[in-house]
Amino acid sequence: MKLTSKGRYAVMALVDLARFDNLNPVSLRDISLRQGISLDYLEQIFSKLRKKEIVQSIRGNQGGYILNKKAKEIKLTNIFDAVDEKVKTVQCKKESKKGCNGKSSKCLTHNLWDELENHINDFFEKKSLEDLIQDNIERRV
Amino acid sequence: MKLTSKGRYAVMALVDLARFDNLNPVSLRDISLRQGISLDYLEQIFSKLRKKEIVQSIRGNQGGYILNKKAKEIKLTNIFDAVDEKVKTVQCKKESKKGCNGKSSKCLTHNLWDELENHINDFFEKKSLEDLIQDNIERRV
DNA sequence: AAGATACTTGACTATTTTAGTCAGGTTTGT
DNA sequence: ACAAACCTGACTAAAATAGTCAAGTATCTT
Repeated sequence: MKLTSKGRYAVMALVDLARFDNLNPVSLRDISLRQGISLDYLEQIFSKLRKKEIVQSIRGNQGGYILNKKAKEIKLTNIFDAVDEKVKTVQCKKESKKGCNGKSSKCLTHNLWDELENHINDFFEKKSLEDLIQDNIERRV
Repeated sequence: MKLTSKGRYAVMALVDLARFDNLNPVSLRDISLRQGISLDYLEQIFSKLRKKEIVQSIRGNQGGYILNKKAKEIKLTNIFDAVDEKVKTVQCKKESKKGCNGKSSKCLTHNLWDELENHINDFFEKKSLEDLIQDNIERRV
């Protein structure tokens, strides 16, 4: 059970972005250099973030990205959702193999995975981008 | 972020085993049939469970496996640990790339992943095999 | 003692996912 | 015009996953 780097990078990049997002847009190139993430990969990630309206792009020279919402309103859930980083514990929906169809008959541990999913999603739903920035500032002092 | 089927199968098989583990050992063949898991794969999994002393094997005709501890004492943590299903959120230990060495300088989101790991592990540590069996009995009624 | 059942081990492999790269754009400020 | 920076889609190497396969060994039952 592991987090993919796409999800991690998305969060890292957004924290970086949020910290420098005062007035001017932040270029992916800067984020790439500061965070050590491939520029091409960042572009893929930001394309998705833009489609979900988490960031806004500003094209042209001196362009870049800015947050589209307040840091407080951007939850980890939103970020992960945007980059398709989903919490999947089990998929017994399609094939009702061995009787698990999610309704009448469930596999022995169906409830467990549901619980786990909720447990993790709770965590993501509570954490906002602002929390993360705050955490960084505090540690820096 | 997803759970691998090895971890899922291990838990499913153990719940199945525990339910039938009255006096006689349970054969992998039976578990395979009931849970729809490949026998060969189960063997791989149980080999690991045995090494970690979660189950005990009884060879020969009418042989099989029995729990090596009380269901109450077997936590999900133990099971996942046995089959190498680890919760990995980030690995910035080896390469101190971009200054994250886990000590003096951490990447922007290092603490977040640590928190997440703890959050998930807490869940696994609290759930015992007995809890799962109990849950199944209750739903069955 | 024979045979069947069932555990044991290790090597092998197809498929899928991940983590990018690469190439070629388009937009817009100066 | 030109350069910075966004934008898009196709491609791919490497790793992980989810098994399969083959060849055992141990022990119970008869």
